[in-house]
Amino acid sequence: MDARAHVHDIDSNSCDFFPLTDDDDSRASAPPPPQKKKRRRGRARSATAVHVVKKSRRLKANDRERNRMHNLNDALEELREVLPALPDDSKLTKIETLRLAHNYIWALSETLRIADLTRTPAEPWFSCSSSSSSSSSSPPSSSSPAYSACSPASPASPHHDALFGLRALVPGVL
DNA sequence: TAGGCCATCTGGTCCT
DNA sequence: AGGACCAGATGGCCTA
Repeated sequence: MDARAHVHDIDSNSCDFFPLTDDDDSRASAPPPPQKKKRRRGRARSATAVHVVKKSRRLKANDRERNRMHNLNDALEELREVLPALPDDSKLTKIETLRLAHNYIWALSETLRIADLTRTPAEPWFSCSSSSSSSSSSPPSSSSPAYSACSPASPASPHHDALFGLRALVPGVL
């Protein structure tokens, strides 16, 4: 990651110090109306115990959620690595990564499809003529990708750089 | 300084 | 019951 991640790591570490207060608990939800102080009756101790248990569960859930998001980000990072590198070496944002991946897959599928069309029927070196071009394997439909206005109206050749379909994907980047 | 991006927390919902 | 997943809220950092 980058400096941002580092900063947020610090944040997450601070979380481990148990910074939550009762006020923090209601941070994301609608703050309850200021309530009068109620005298605790009986059961106060168990109420506290319940509170502790709840807080403990919450912290565990936070930890799981953090790990889940880290896993998601790791997967996203792996995806970035297999995508064509950007010329300016800038890091793709999450949404850009997903959209670029979408278009990249689409462009590769188109390349295969066009190559298959131009190949002589006598020499199918793999069985994509009947099945893969049918809807069974259903690559991204041959229409242009949803996230892009890119419509390769004039793909130069089957061997044309597969990136032709990507250029309009991340505006101003490719 | 505003806006974009991000990590984290949180409560709700669904699933096992 | 507990975990996974999700979406909203919040606050920090960075850049134009």
